[in-house]
Amino acid sequence: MLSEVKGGKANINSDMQKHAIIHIDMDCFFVSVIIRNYPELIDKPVAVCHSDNPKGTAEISSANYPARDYGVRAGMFVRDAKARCPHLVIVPYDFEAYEEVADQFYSILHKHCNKVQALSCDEAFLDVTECGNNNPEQIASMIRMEIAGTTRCTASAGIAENLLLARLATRSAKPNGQCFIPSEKVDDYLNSLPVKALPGIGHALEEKLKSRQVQTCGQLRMVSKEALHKDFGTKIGDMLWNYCRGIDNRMVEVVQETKSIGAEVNWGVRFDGSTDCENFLMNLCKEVSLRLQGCGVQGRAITVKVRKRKKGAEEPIKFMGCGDCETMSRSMTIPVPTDNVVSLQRITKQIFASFHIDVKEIRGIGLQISKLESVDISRQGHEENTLESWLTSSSEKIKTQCKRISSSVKQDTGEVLVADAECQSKCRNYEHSKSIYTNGTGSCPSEINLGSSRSHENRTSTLPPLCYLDIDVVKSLPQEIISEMNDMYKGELCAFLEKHEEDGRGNAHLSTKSTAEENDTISAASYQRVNCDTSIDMTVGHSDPVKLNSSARNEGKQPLCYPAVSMSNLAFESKVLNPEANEFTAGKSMTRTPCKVQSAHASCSRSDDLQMRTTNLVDLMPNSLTQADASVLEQLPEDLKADIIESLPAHRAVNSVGNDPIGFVRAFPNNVGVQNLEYPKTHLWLESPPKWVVMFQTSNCLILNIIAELYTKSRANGLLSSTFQSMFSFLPLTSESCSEEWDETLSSLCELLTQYVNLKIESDIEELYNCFCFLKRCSSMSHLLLEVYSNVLPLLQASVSENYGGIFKL
DNA sequence: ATCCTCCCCTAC
DNA sequence: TAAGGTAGGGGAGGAT
Ligand SMILES: [Mg+2]
Ligand SMILES: [Mg+2]
Repeated sequence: MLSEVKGGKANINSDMQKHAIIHIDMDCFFVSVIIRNYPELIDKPVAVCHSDNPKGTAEISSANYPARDYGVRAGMFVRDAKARCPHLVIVPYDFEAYEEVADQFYSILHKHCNKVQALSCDEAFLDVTECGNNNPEQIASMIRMEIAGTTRCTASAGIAENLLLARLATRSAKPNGQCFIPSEKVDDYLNSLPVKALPGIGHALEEKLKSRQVQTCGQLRMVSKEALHKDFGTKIGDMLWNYCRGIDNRMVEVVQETKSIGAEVNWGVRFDGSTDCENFLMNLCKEVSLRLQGCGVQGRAITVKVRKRKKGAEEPIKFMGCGDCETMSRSMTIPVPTDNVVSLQRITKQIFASFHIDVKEIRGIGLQISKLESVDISRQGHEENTLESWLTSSSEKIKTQCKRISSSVKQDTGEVLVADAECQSKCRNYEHSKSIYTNGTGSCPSEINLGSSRSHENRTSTLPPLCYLDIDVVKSLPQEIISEMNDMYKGELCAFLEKHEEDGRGNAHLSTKSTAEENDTISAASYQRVNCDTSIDMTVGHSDPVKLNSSARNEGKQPLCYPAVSMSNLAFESKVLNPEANEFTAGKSMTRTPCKVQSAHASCSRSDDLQMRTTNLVDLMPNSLTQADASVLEQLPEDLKADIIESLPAHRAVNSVGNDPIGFVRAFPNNVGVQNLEYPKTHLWLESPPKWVVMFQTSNCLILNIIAELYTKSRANGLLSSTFQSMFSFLPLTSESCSEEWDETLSSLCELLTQYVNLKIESDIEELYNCFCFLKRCSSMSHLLLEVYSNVLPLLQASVSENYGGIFKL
């Protein structure tokens, strides 16, 4: 009790205590790093830019102070900069050097202070309240001197009692200086300060305030808090009210969780046709997948952002720019976090299709993953939830079951599972086994290696042989699922299906055939992805540049892909308004690639245990913290917490960027023969499908995919395969049910599931059960769906670990 | 009331 | 030619 009181008092004291904050920022970072090696340029106007073309629309990334005296600003077109300053020296980017200096910068900061909040590659907050005996100004001075000595670049610092004032002080300090704002000077300092100078007030807020006759902090203080709340909302209203008075209650946050990871390209995007667009989207998924894996996180929310040329907008002033655009974004939340490229691709395609956009109008595309969970937590307790793992685990079950059966029936059966008719018939004859075995209909092309060692190089070896699959069931799967499975079988599945098709052609299978063709049409027209010859590269963790395949139409002309350009080569240090173009020009802060983490990841994926053990612990630390990590960290004892934080890579705020695997699609004005596909032509849903259909379609659970597919097909009067026709013919999922209300739809679904479970023929009940458990986690799951779930749950639980059939022949 | 999605705004 | 990226925060408005 005493300690409680003490603790409470200590907290109050620390809350009341006046903090000492340093904000430190390198001066014109990108330029400074370059001209270290060119002392003759130090007094000359210099800017970093991709191009020195005096007529070009390349953008200035960073300008040194002599250049700024001429009015040169970051974000300006190089031609405008040259117009203001004809002698402006343009120097190229050097990202390796930026990284090196950023490392040195942060090492120095951490040496002087253990409360460092990274803001960007060249900027940080330090809480020096309890930082030795020196006063804050002395600490800042020492740090700046050490930075200059080590990096040969200058930094400026602001010192004040809170983050806001420290940051404002840095503005006054620049370049190569430092500034302390004592509490008693705050009012004077702020009174005439333009509101735009406050961090958080940009162009839009400035204009909005201007229209209310507010241009300075002094004027802003005249506005009541209530009025601000009314006009700007609670949070922004509070921010305005506090900031113009120099009040800022934020603390230096040493650990910052990563909330989203994504990639977008808004330059050079001019799609010829839907194939180009498709390729680009798929590559974007690959890139984002690699970034997620590089950060050791997976996400549940997938957001696709599209910039579409505004109606009537001309080709932009900026070469290959996106011009005046309408932006659209749409997201989908899935129940299971993923970093899997195939899952991302499937979902991304679905979201993209829902835009119904003419690909030629697209000027930019982005993909962002949020609702992140760290891999360790999300992978806990269950396998990677992909179709492949589902198939292979099923395969394992076959093996186990057969082994058991074989050994009990016939003692001399070898360890290798042989898919011959003899074994199968024995399995079938085994009284208590509801075997998953097929009757063995002749040759079985994929029985190679089944039951042999689990080789990682050849993962196909763990897939079940094709002859075990129930062809009717496979054919009734969503086309995308078939396509994925085909990739896993390295194209053999499609060949197998075709062969089956030919075999059955004589036997009046015309209706089935037409269904299959319809399926093919859907897939080819909307995605043009299914190709029996393609196989996907299963390896992950590499950073090979990915190039767009040039379409046949473009062969012999300029390649559609951009040469492998490092993503970081596209980077800017800052972003400003470009008044001439009347549009925003953008850049990105140099993001420090966590090389350690990425190489650790790469070596993990291809190294053995010994190498892993010799890997430095720090190298294996994730470079990204999730909420879960952070909250666990919070509960640790102080000293342990400090140790862990110290071992984290320095720039917590900085995110990873891999090499650029995204090909840049360029426009070819003279290109002819452009196909303008309406996109997507064959989408079965004229409006958005019901949410549960979308969720089931995009679920990794095969059973749910099937249900969604069945529902969709029956709605479109599509024919079901004979297997499903007989199995579901009695179910109320006919076309007229599509006009019913949601609850009726869902009660139909409930009924379907109930019967489905009662039938005990179909498939992996356990998987279905698990999928429902996952689905429940989906925050967008409706009450009705939950109701379905709770109705079916007892049945599911009763059936768990019972019969198994699923995609396999019974 | 609370959550979620789709924007917009902001910073570097 | 050029390489307009990345991420966090919050408001409006709808769904639950
Ligand atoms: Mg700077
Ligand atoms: Mg900066």
